[in-house]
Amino acid sequence: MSNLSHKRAGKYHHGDLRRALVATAVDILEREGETALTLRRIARDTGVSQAAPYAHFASKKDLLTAVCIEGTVRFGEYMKAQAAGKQGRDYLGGLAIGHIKFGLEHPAVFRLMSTRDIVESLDPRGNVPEIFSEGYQLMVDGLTTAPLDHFGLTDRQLDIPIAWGQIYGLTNLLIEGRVTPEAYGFDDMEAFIVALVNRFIQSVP
Amino acid sequence: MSNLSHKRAGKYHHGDLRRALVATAVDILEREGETALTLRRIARDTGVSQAAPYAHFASKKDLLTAVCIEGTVRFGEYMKAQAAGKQGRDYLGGLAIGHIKFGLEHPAVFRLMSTRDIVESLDPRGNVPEIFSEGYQLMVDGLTTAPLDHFGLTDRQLDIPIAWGQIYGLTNLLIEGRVTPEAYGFDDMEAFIVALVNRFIQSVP
DNA sequence: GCACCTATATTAACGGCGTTAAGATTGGTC
DNA sequence: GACCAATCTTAACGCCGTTAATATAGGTGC
Repeated sequence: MSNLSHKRAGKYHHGDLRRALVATAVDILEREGETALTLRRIARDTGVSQAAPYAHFASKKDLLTAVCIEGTVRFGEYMKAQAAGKQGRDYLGGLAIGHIKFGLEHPAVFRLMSTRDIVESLDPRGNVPEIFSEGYQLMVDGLTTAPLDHFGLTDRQLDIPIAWGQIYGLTNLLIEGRVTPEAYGFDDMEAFIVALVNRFIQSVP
Repeated sequence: MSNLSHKRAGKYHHGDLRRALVATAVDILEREGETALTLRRIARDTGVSQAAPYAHFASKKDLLTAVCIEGTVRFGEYMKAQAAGKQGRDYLGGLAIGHIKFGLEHPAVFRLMSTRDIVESLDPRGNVPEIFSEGYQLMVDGLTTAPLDHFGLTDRQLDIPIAWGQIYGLTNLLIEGRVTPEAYGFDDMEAFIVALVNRFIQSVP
């Protein structure tokens, strides 16, 4: 999640400023969190004047939206990688582990991705899922391909928000530190995550 | 969640400015969201100078922390009210419904309550649960008093973060509009929430 | 009743922020 | 080689959080 050297080479025209700004923004976000993520700072770190971003983004919000999309793509790839080669409910478990671990490794990006007013600007018509499908459709697919026949068929549809909510909630609780491995008798985060996800998978048999 | 008329009566000394500032902050948060919640605006709306809050709060963050605590107290009361009179797993369901509905009715306050760097300042030693117990201990109590014997006893402890994560996640997904009643064949939010919570309770038999 | 102390409030100022306007520079096109 | 549109710079605006210096008032002891 880190790309160094977005510094321009002294040229008046940068060449690929749009991408460079997003990369710098991600870096700042990863290193120092959202409070440090000012538009002037992004421009400064990219080696460009304060107003330069406005040639590529209409507002700070628009730049953050681009960061948001970039993060969502990486999020999807990360989940896919964690679930690769697994089948059935284990595939779902892999996605869940990927979801949680990505959140813990990139908390600021993850939080930004979950911020509503940014998400809103992605699509004025409110069609969020289509843009975020790169990441979240995976979870839905994992659910629908997993053997869910133990549940009554009437509830079948509800399994999607239930499972999504479960993993999304755990991710957030862990990120915010409201739930810790130590508080539940686990030595390290990894083991705790695995136990939680196993418990989650058991409830989706 | 709304208290009008925190305007002072022309006196140089306000009398109860601390509480008035928190009340104004909650109002702004409810009406216009977090972006509108500036310290100067809070002071202005309370009828006081921009620097007046600094006699009662060391920083904006400290004021927001007070808002956070205020919100958490109301959150606990709201959940308790929704669960009142119910027993066993229905009590837990009541808490869950209260949790979700409070989030939907007071999204900005709820989000603020979930923001880590504010939560951190509540207690430098990181002992978050003690301060938030007013709200969240209820959920834990509901879980431990609910009949959970269908689960293996080894997993018993894990039921707490699992259930908490479930409800917390659903609340957030609904607040952010990522999950909607319509998308799952429900006419109104109320019925959708009830169905989700019932589904949740079934998995905690 | 009064003096004093402290808490509380005010005004003015600082630097940083997002954003805009006006102008400079450049690469591409005919 | 001239022009145009895109890109970038500098300068400025108002708002922000915060601080310093100052004014006001309530409470206490006499």
